[in-house]
Amino acid sequence: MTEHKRVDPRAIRSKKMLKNAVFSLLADNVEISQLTVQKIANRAELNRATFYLHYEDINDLLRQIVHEIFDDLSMKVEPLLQMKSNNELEQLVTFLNYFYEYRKVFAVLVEHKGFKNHLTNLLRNTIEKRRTARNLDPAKEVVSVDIIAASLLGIIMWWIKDGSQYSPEYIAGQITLMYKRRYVTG
Amino acid sequence: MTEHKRVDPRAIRSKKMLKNAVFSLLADNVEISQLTVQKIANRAELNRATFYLHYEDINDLLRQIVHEIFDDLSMKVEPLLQMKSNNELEQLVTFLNYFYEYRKVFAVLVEHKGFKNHLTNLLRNTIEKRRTARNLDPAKEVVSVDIIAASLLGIIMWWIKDGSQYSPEYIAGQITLMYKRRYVTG
DNA sequence: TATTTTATTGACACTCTGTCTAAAAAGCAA
DNA sequence: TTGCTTTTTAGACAGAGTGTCAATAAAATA
Repeated sequence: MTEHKRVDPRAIRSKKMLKNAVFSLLADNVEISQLTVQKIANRAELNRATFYLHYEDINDLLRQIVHEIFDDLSMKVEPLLQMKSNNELEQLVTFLNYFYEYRKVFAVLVEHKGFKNHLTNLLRNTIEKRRTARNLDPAKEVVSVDIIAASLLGIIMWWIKDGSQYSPEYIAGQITLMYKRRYVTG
Repeated sequence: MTEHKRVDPRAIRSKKMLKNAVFSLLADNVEISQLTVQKIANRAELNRATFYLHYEDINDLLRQIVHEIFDDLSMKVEPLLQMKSNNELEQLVTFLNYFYEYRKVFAVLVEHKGFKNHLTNLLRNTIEKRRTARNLDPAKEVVSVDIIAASLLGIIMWWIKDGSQYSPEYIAGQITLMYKRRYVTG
């Protein structure tokens, strides 16, 4: 686990400053499409050349940021799947609360390519583990994981971007209701 | 209706050539983020300055393209809502078939900001009209239109981008099943 | 035909990219 | 501390793209 690749503290510091610069810029309502290496380096108070010592380009940096966030998120979600709860609504609320923490960063990062992939993977993984836990005959699961994941992705993305006034409890309730009700295509 | 602003045929021709150039570039697998005014003007065999006579920037051009497509789409969907069908699945298939026509263009244009807004509006509108047609007590509709629309948006976007091997019939079936089955959050 | 509108051309200053070299600064190890 | 290594900086570079402009050419219109 503990790889003893000693990394130069200057490199660690620079990478951290560049990442923080991105968050700082996004907090200032700079859109992702308007990010430039110049702006990031300036905000980080580092030379532009230093950026290129650590990242290929802006997408590379964003990719790593997104990756780290989802690593954290996955770790938090994991124990939720292990425990056998008889209150699925409560589990869902806890799940959504993790997204709620990140909602401001996510509202911007959602524009980045890798974001949707990571979120989809997380959802698919979660759905599959819950299906296994319920021990149901897979043949009886007529709705594909893809469809459920895509549906949840849509709801979460809307929630993050345009519906952040709603609580995780409300969203969890709506999701549960939607899948429970006999609701025919709109 | 027929506004008699006669538009110079050269302007019409140029705008059409610029739009076609975008489609041509997208067909050559040029990503939206890699579009430049230079490339578009070259492909259209027009001068770069001509571009700026008709559009503010690339986003302006894309906005108009998306707008026109959704105008067409809305017109096609309209009669579907008027008719009283007792086969909702069939209606849904017809609806999805319209998207299927556009799936290649949509798979790329979906990256553009305005696209999701237009699609969300179309879905919301459709859902609301069907609710009215069913003449149900609005108080009984516990799941908000926002949530349903977001969910459908997610499914359609996944379908267009990663699931285009599936037929409109299959997707319609999955959607219907999902909302009918008692399915609890994954 | 004469006039108006649109299109072209070449140029302008500007920003950003990615790469490079030489020199300065910081870390590391004996 | 001293010397070696790595990182950071500063400045420069060519290349590409942006948005605008003025003068000229071409096309449409009345």
